[in-house]
Amino acid sequence: MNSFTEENYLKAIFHLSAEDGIVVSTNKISETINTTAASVTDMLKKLAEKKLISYIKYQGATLTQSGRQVAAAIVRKHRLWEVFLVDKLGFKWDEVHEIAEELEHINSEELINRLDHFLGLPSNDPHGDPIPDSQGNINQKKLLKVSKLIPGQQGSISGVSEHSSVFLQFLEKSGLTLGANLTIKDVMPFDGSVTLLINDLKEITISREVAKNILVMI
Amino acid sequence: MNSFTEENYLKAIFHLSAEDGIVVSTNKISETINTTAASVTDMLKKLAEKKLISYIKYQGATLTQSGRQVAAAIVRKHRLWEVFLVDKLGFKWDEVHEIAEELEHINSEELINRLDHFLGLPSNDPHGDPIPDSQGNINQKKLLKVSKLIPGQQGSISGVSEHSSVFLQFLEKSGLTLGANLTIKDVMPFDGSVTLLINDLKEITISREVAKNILVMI
DNA sequence: TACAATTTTTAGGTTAGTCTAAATTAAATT
DNA sequence: AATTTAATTTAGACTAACCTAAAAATTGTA
Repeated sequence: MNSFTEENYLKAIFHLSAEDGIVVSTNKISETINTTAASVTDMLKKLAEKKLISYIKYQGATLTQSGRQVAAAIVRKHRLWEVFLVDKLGFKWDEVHEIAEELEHINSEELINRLDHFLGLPSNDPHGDPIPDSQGNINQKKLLKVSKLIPGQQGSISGVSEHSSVFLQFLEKSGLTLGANLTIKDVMPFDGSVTLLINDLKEITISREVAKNILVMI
Repeated sequence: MNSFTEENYLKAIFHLSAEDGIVVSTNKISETINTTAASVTDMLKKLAEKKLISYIKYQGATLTQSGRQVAAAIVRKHRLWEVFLVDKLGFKWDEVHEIAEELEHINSEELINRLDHFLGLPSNDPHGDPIPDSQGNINQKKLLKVSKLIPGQQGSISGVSEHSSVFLQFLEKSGLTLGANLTIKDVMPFDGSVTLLINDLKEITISREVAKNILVMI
């Protein structure tokens, strides 16, 4: 069994390598997990010892097969609990991340598989993220950041890559909810702000930073 | 916020003082929590420092008002989650204790209150134990141990004071489930075994040890 | 009441996870 | 290529929670 803390490191590496390539740097981990680089180094040694990551000094870490499986299981639990919180308990999508951060560490396969069925075997969480299956496989539909689109392109919001309450509340307020159809009208060369049309109805301008965290399917 | 470990100590003191009076001894705690007496002493000092218990050297500990409130909140969570596991996910009553031991440490009042409503504001958990309300008050219906009854007395099973899987499975197998009506037929003077009639149908003899852990309402 | 047995505490040590500050390595810049 | 800057690791120390062994206090018993 891995500790709560070890699980959080594995999860961080999992998320970072999905985004940024394969090898994950000490500093990136320390930022996402909110510790010092020194602490991360210690933990990377420990995880490498347990064969959950491969680690090369001064380079960084990558998940091994078994590490990736452990990480995927945690992500699976996180996302299933989020569905539970929203669908069954009536929480809003911006309220569930923190609670799921705790629930994801509950240890019982039986529990998670029963929960999965109880929820109707959902394939995505309330933010559009895919839920890994019990083997740890993720149904990888390729999503694009809105910041990568050019004027004229269309897409429907299928996910977000930032789960903070403030961000999600802003999206909600602006009508940028899961499933909304977007048409890119303009991209400011100066700062990358994007002007777009939501559901052929409402025009809105968002910063590049916001655009980077909205994911669409085209 | 109290640590996972602190919460477990408070819960242990809570359960022990409910059963055995008010002052709880170091050794009793070390038995229920499965640590050494030395470790318990350390923790008692710490909890006393935090004003969650009052502690007198060589005597023992009692919960303060605030300690009792914290403990009751944990028990509330434990029991609500057990209801969830049985009623919503279809677990059996002997399968839920372990999982609830983990779930009880999840920190969110909002979550628990929503869960409470989702479950229909239950007043008892699957073992018949009363669920404290959000203020920490317990609806104390007085339950009697079957071992205290004498021939001729009747009662209906309303709770158990032992939650291990083996014990609960034995009860299940013997027809001693929540709600069953018992009539005491005989009590062996030699070893305290109790012969009783279940629902006016089936006669069975149980050991004194078993009888002590079945609670009835008369 | 005195001694033995039991319970509890103290003393000192361990491990996991964290930190700061200093040293080392790698990357970037001139 | 040499040097500066940035990233990373090492060294040493801290805290929470635990342990064993020895000392102290309490309880039980003769």
